[in-house]
Amino acid sequence: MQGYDKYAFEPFAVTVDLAVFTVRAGRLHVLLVERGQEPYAGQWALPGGFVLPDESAETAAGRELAEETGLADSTGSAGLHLEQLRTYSEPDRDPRMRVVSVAFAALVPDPPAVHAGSDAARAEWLPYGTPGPLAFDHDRILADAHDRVCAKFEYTGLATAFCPPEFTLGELRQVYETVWAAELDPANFRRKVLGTTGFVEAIPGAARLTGGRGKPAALYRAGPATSLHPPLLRPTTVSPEGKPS
Amino acid sequence: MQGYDKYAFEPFAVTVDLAVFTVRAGRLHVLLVERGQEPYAGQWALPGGFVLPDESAETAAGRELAEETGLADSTGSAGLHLEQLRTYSEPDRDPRMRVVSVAFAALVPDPPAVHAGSDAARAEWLPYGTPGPLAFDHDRILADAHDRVCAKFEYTGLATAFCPPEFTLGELRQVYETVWAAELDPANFRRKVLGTTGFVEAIPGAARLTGGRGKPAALYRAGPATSLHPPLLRPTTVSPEGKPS
DNA sequence: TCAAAAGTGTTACTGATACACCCATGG
DNA sequence: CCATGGGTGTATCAGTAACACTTTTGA
Repeated sequence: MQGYDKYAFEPFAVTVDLAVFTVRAGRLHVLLVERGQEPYAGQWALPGGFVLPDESAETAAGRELAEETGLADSTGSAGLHLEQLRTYSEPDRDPRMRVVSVAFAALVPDPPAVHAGSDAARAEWLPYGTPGPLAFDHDRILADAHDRVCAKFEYTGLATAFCPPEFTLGELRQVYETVWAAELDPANFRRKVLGTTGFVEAIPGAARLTGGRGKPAALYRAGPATSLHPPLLRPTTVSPEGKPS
Repeated sequence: MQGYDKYAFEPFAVTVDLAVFTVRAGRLHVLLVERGQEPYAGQWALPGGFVLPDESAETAAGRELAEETGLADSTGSAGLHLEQLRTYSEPDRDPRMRVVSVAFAALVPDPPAVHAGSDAARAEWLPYGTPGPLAFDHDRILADAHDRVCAKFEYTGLATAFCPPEFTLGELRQVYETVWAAELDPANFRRKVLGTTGFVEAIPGAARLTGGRGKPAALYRAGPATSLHPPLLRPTTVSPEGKPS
């Protein structure tokens, strides 16, 4: 940071790219946009855009998320999560010019109708893993985002960001099962969640029929806890030689 | 990422900032440089510099680290760790111009003599937490880096990056105790480390006197494991309401 | 012979897993 | 009355914490 020279640096474009996840019909979905022009015309890409002169990357990401989904920003408010992932800066990641992209992961509850964004050609929720190769280095960004979300499910209450304001423990469990692609014991899951203070809060008298069959389930709200002690570990997915981050 | 217009974006300067840690004499130290000019002239700052036109942020960080410490780059080679932290992009973080900085955390073994860098006014290892407020938002970057390193010590074999190529378990334990600012039971520490396959590898016949007193200790090398199962948890530092990341 | 640090053993406790079992509802 | 999912109880097991104990060195 010594010796600033206004002309010593190459001008970079700085963008944000968003990996926006939701759980719909028991499957993990990602919000993607179809590119209308070269390069990668016709291919799917992550939504994103330029960081404006008076914005931080976080502000730009919140704005883009709102434009694409119609959801309010709010990095902390009711069910909605936006988190910086990392920055991708390989010199050749965009063939046209030097673009440094700050990637974000976002988690939203199910049914935000795809609100055709201001500049988006076509935006759609697609099941995670289904579309072929994405544009640019977006396959890698998406994979990194997925890893991060999976990992954070273990030691944070992040899963509630995928749920509506009021949810049953069965619904919360299905979110975990969907994201982790694993089966969890309902009894033990219940105990762990309820045994962690601040993870969820019971809604006194309420109960919800769970789609016909079965006993009506009690309703819960997301609690104030951000980190879970002890963590909620996923079953056998843990490899003794897995990568750390 | 739709509608690129070469002139629609504000030119940003992109820099890297490095939080370089080492453990020396039982204390955690950080490499800092003294600023020679305004703003923040005379204050300490994190080392860093511009990302050059043909570099990724990772390459630039490795180059800066080598310039400041004289150590080779090598994100994976023997004892030396360089990892992207996150990106800081508040519009007013540098009063002169728009600068987006990609921050990195680096861990190096003890005695790299401070190699006065090409542009560094004065670089010094200072105990973590001692210097007053740093320039720019570097206090926050340094705190974020420290949090990250502490957390990664729990579930990765990262601590060996602070050790020389051959080390005793007592030395490795002191690294943990220094970084966590906590005391660990030598017996249990030993069992956990040796019980985790791939964390450390015994060097057959070797032993080292541990500075006079005590039984000579067996020597070990860093093993190939990057993630630890089960994790090595720090004692009572865990707060039930701590922040996640 | 004493202090210090390495290294071994043992016990008590906590949390996870697995599974059996009861409850309430719709078909 | 049966299938389905909510909810409770409980035995077993693995991993941790705490601490007693032996070994080997320098002073």
